[in-house]
Parts: sequence; C-alpha cells; structure tokens
Amino acid sequence: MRTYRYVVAGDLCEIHFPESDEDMAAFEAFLAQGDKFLALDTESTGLDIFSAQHQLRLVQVGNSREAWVLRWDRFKDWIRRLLGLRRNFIAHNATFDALTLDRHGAISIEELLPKIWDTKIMAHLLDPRGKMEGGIGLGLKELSAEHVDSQAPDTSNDLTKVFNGFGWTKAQGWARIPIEHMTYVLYAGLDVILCHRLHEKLLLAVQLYGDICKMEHKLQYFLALMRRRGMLLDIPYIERLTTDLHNQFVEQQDLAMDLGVESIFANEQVIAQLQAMGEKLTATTDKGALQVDRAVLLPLADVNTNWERLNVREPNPLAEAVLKGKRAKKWLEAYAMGFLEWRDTNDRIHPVINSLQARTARMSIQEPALQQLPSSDWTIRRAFIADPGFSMLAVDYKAVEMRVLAALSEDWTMRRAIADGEDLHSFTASRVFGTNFSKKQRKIAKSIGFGKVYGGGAAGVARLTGAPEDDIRIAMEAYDRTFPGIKRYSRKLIRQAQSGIMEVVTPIGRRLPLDPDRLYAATNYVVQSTARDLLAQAVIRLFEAGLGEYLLIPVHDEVVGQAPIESADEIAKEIGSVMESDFMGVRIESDPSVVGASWGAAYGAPAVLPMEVPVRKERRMKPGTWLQEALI
DNA sequence: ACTTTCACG
DNA sequence: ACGTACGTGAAAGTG
Repeated sequence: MRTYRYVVAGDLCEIHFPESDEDMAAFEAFLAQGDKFLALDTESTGLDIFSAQHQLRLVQVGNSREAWVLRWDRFKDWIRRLLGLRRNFIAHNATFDALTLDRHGAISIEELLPKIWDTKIMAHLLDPRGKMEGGIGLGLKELSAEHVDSQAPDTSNDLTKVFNGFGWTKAQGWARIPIEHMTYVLYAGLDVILCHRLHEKLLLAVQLYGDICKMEHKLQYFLALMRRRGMLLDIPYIERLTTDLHNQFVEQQDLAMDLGVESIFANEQVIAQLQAMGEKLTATTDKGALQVDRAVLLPLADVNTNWERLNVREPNPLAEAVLKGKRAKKWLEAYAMGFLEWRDTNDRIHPVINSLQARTARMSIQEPALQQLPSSDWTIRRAFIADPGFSMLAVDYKAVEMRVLAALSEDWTMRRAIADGEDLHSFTASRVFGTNFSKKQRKIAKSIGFGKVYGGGAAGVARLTGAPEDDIRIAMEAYDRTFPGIKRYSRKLIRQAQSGIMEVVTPIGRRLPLDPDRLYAATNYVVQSTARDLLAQAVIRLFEAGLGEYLLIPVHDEVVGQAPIESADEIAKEIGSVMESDFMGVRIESDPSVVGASWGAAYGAPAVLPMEVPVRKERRMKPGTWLQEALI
C-alpha cells in the first residue's frame, strides 16, 4: 500500500492507495471506525459519462483526516459492497458521481443518490453567487479555500499542469494519466478530505434551510433520473441539417468576403466595411466599442425580427450576410453538431441538468444547451424524437411570472383579472390602450409586463419592441395606474434591502443577495426564483405521483416529456393537473399539449417530412442495457 | 481571460 | 430625484 501525507488546515492527513487484497484489511479497519458520514468522489476518463469510451478509474472515500483511493478495476466488489451498505455519504455535485457509478454498474442512482448529502446544494443555499458576482463560488476549490483552508490546493488546476507536462490537453490527461501517478492519487484523495471538512462547515445551511435543503436533494435526484433517461435523436435528419447549415454558412461567408470581410465574426472588419458603405453606426457596447449586433443589423437589412421586409430602405447586403451567416453557424455549432457530439451509442443525449444554478436558483441545462433551442421555427427541435410508440408532449405554465408577481405584490386588479380567467396581456392592453386595442398594442402590453418583471424602464421596452420610447413611457404610466400594487411592492423590496442586509427573501425562505448598485433587480429575483420553486416542487410532485417516467427535461416554466401515443393525451393532462397549484390565493395554471413524433412538431414541423421516409433508419434498441431498463 | 454576440424563458 | 430590463450556455474574435 502506498500512503501519502498532506497537511490540511494544520492537520496531518493521510491518503491511502491500496495495491493488493491484503491492503484492504486496513481499509476494513478504517470503515469499522464508524464515521457517520463518508465523503465520496470518483475519477473517470472524462465528463462524457454516456459516451462509449468513458471509463471509471477511481472511487475515493474518506473522512476529515483520511482518504482511501480505490482503483475501480481492482476493487470492484469492495466498492460495490461499501456503496450498498453505508447509509450516509457526502459529495460535491453528487449527481455526476452517482451517474458515473450507475453507468459503470457500481450502484444504481436509485440506491445511491438518496444517501448522499451534496455540499454544492448547501453552499448554494448560503450564497448562490459565483466568484465573479462577488460571492465565494460553488466549486470545491473555491469553497474549500473559503471554509476549510485558504491554502487548499487547486487539485484540478495542478493536475492540468501535470497533463501539460506530458504534452496532453486537459481532456486527454484525465484519460491518460497513469492511474498510480502520485499527483493524481494525492489529489483524488485530497478532494474527499476537503469535501468532508466542507460539509462540517456548511451544516449551517441544513440548520437554516432544512426544508429547502431537503427539497433540493429530492429535486436533484429526480433530475438525475431524467438525465439518465436522455432524449432520442433523429440522426439522419441531423446529418442532413448539418450539411444544410454548413452550406448556408459558407454561402453567407463568401458573400461577406466579396464585400471585404474575411470573417463575419470579426466585428472590427464588419464595422469598417459598413462605415465604408456609408452606414452610420451609433450604438455602443459596454466597453465603448461600436455595436454591430442583431438589433443594429436588422434595420440595415431592412427587416424586422421575423425577417419580414420593412421596405423603408435598400437592404445592406453585408448586414444581411452577417445576420444569416451567424445564425447558420450558431445553429450548426451550438445545436446540430452539439447533438452529434454528445450522443451515446443509442443515439440519445443526456444533457447536464443543473438543478440549482442561477442566483435565483433557476435550473440550467448544458452539453448541449437544450433550454435555448430556437423557438422561431421548428428546424432544430425537429432533431428530437419520441421513443418508438411514444409521442412528445409539453406542459407549460400560463404566464407564471405574472401570476407570481400578482400574488406577491397583492395587486388586487391583477389578482382579480387572473381569477376572472382574463388573458393577462389582453387585459392590460384594454386598460392601457382602451377596449379597441390592436394586436400590436397587445404585444406592447405583453412587453411592458415583462419589462416590469425584469425591472426595466421605457427605454428598454422601446429598444426591444422597436416602438417609440415616448409611446412606451405613456403606456407604462397607464400600466402603473392600472396596477398600483406592483410598483408599491418593488419599492418595498428596495426599501427593506436598504434598511437591512442587501438581500431579498422569497416566500419559501430562500435568501437572494442583491448587488448594491442594482437594487431594482430585487423584484425580478423574487419573482424568477419563486416561479422556479413552483416548477421544482411540481417536478417533485410529478415523480411522487408516478409521472416522472414521462419527463425528459424542465425548461423554466414548462416540462417536456413523452408518453405512449395511445395514452399521451391523458398523461399530458394528468401532468398538467399535478403541476397546477394555488399560490397565495392565485391559481397557477398549466397548458398541456401533445406534440407528435418530434419536438419540432410543437413549432410547426410536418409530422414526417416526405423526403425522410426512404432514408430513415430503423432504430434498434439493444435490449438489456441499463439505459433501456431505465426507460421501462 | 475577456468581450461580444446570439439562442431561450 | 431619477432610472436602471432579469437569468442562463456556447462560440468566436482579440490580446
């Protein structure tokens, strides 16, 4: 057995790396000490848990002074027994380790994850801010430096340096580093020691936020099951889409090249050529450079946000090429190629679902970013299809943030309108513009509603809608007269923050720190966070009602799922009904819909494109693999 | 590493 | 006294 010593916060700690079965007697003795909690961590070949080449390399457990770094290839049985028998574990970002151990047959998520206390959840409850936002951060390194030992090593960074020494990239290093390499073993062990000590310090979070803490652990568990299930891709469709988008990009880039721009992404060149063509650019970025984003380029191309001609000027060909080329490249790289990159051997993708991410606790999805797929048309979402015999479904909340705002602000006009079943934006338009309001005016009323939720003013709403600022200002004044409670509530939050700690507290008791120079964001934080908690609690209720098996991903105010075709309608309605609730006397209503064979069908995609029939390949599911078991 | 842009709710 | 659009993830260029 090899043993390394390292001083953590003044205490001499030991990291053991057993090499034979005889060494494991000492490990059994360590377990027999009976620590209530064991910190748990894994090292694998990479973050791509679901790819064919992914391998589990090490499993580490430990307490505040001692870590055991176990090779998965040598000590499988010990590890399985340990994970199965022990009752309480601690991990940082437990989902990743639970999914890894599940994927490689060490223990199922169902058995393990409910037994893990996650230090990342606890840390988020105490301070949700990243380092850049003035908080501590949510990484093990940052939190250890703050709570355990300011000299705590950056294990991941230091290992990257070792990888670089071998001439490897970071991604290569995690797979290639010899499993007994001293730095690798030492840092693998240190992570569990740090995590165990971090847990002791963060227990305050459990005392202060017991109920929320419990809810977040439950949510994280259910989201892990959703990630393991994944979503099925239509690979032939994506391959055609990839070619198509690539051609679109090349075409637009060539056009731009003829107009003197080597790369449509080189803003300096775009600015220079636009100015040479006689265009006047005035908008500036935060850092003072001239701005050439979508909002600036669309008018130059003489189109609105829906690409309809405005016919107020001759379209600028460069503006057009930059807009179209960037869109094609974005859709190609961030979406179509991302889907292919992250798929598993069964053509499914399993995106990372961060259950507790934003300052407001909003969830996020990455690898790839499924919450940000284009909704303007069906092209990208068409890539996702239901399992054979299933239909996609989506259930969203109806104007949930507006309803939350109405409830929290106790604005009785808005509450009454909701209770009467009014369309909130139409109701607002009728109060602001009169009962004969136009479609355009309803749209402005909707934008003002969002503007209010976000804490914006007339200038911001004007910029986003394209309507004259004076008109918006007058409309916003009418809005304030119609819903006096909203403004009163916003002022109250700011006043409270100024007279106490710079934070807002949500109805469930979640504390959200405010930036002193952005106090106007307070209303948005409470509203966004509360809407998030409503969806989080709904996801928990759905799983507890046995409907979790139909869910695929959460998207802020909706869930996307799939159900057997013959019962899809009924199941969507059931999901909708479980999601609905009463929040402080305001109905939170849902809108269930059965979408069809692909997610794109919700955005107007044809059920089956005629050209696809001959090329569509049979999707064979390999029976008996853990993935399919999860689906049953 | 930072800035800018663009995709969503 | 006044007004401030909120929260993400991903990719490309620049330095």
